[in-house]
Amino acid sequence: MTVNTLKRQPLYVQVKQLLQQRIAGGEWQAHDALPSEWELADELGASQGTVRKALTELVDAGLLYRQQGRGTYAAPVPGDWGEARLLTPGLFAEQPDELAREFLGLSRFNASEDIAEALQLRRLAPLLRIRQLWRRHGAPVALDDALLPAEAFDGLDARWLRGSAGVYGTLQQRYGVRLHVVSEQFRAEMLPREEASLLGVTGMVADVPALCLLRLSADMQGRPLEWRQRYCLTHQLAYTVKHG
Amino acid sequence: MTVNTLKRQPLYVQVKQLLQQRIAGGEWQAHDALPSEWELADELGASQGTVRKALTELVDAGLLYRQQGRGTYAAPVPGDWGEARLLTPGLFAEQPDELAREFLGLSRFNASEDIAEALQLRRLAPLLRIRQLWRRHGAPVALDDALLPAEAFDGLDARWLRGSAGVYGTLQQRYGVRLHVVSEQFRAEMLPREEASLLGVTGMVADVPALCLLRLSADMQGRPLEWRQRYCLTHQLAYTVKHG
DNA sequence: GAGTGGTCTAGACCACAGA
DNA sequence: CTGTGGTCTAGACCACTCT
Repeated sequence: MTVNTLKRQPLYVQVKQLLQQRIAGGEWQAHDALPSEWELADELGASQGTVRKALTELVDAGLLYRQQGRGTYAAPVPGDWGEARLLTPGLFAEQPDELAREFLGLSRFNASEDIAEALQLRRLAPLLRIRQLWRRHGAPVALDDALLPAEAFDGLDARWLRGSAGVYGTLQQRYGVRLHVVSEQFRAEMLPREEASLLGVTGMVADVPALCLLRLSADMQGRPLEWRQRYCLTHQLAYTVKHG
Repeated sequence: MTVNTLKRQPLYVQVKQLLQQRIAGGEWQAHDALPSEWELADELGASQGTVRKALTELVDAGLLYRQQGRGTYAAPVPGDWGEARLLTPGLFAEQPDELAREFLGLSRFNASEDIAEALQLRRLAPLLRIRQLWRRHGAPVALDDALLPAEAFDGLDARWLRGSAGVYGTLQQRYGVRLHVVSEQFRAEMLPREEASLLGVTGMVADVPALCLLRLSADMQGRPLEWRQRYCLTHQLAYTVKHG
């Protein structure tokens, strides 16, 4: 086994980690075919069964997908909504409308105590804030703040965020970092003033309740790298999560 | 292979299904040890590796858990909150307080169109409604309506629901049915009058926003068997979901 | 030391996709 | 037909738990 560098990890875990790095490094773009299980086994000095187990875990993690008789392929980077969708309340089987993303701005500020703790940073550590607006049929339905540790994503350019596939896509493409959701919190709140104006909920209308989402995401090594806060208008739509 | 009854299913799937039935049937109570992989392999006429694969999937599904060097055990039935917890907003690592369950009542009515469709029933099919209140430190924090197809759970007795481990525990115990969450929807709503009074949100206080949860659950064969509607007071707590 | 789950291999055969 | 992923077996060794 050419791989084994004396780490006391099972071989299939080492294979998995190695492939993870190569995927994150951009060796295979979305829908590119990986080498066959036998080729990988040969190349990495493991048996086909061991490679298979590693690939299976990467498929389960959403990094790859398989097609019987054809091969194993790199999965596209998930969008900022992940598995969640906005659907009509009560209709679980509905086909979701795609949401249009609008990049509002990139700013910097310092972490509050909560956020610093969640992201395992020191107090007042510098953060990047990426603000995005989501529209459905032209009407604003959600507002999003992604907070990232500034040091981990030095040089992040606002221009990258305008046309791209969202925050997760940009981070994967520019920094080789693939995020996955660790935990989500849901609350009902009265929509704050600033968010209300950005979402186009104006003046006359009585106060509006909004779904407030907090999300903590981490890279594949488990380091927390994103705190996201999202306000959703849910008087007509419901935030829908499908389970495994 | 004594198992193979000409179904064109992989052997490990057959083993999995067979074990699933035996678990649901109550052959092993929570934390009972299953026979070893070798014993099961022998008994079922498959190899240890095949049994292992079936067990792994059942562990992933939450029906079993393993302890290295000790054995494989039946997992306890999940409570009505599943993987979700009520935590302080922003604190993802917090240890949750246990919630006290209070059974409010069992009633019957007929399915609305939405619910009938979701549960794959005809319009106006008879339903059982199980209403429960959840308290934290004595204060009401959530109100719960579980809607079940009356025909599937004929004879369900309100007394079973008073002392037990909740709806899912009762269904497992009395009907050998194990439910898992298929999909959840979240919305922010102003708390309706009836629910407000049951949650002890009274008079003077201005209208309160509440987190409204819709959940669809199914048995292990994928038949949808529960529609749950839950109102959570989230001015102090957040509905928290950890992801795999 | 005996018994359990955890990893790994080598080889076999099947089912499916595509030239 | 070849090449791919999907299943299955038999046997080996390791790591852990308990007596």
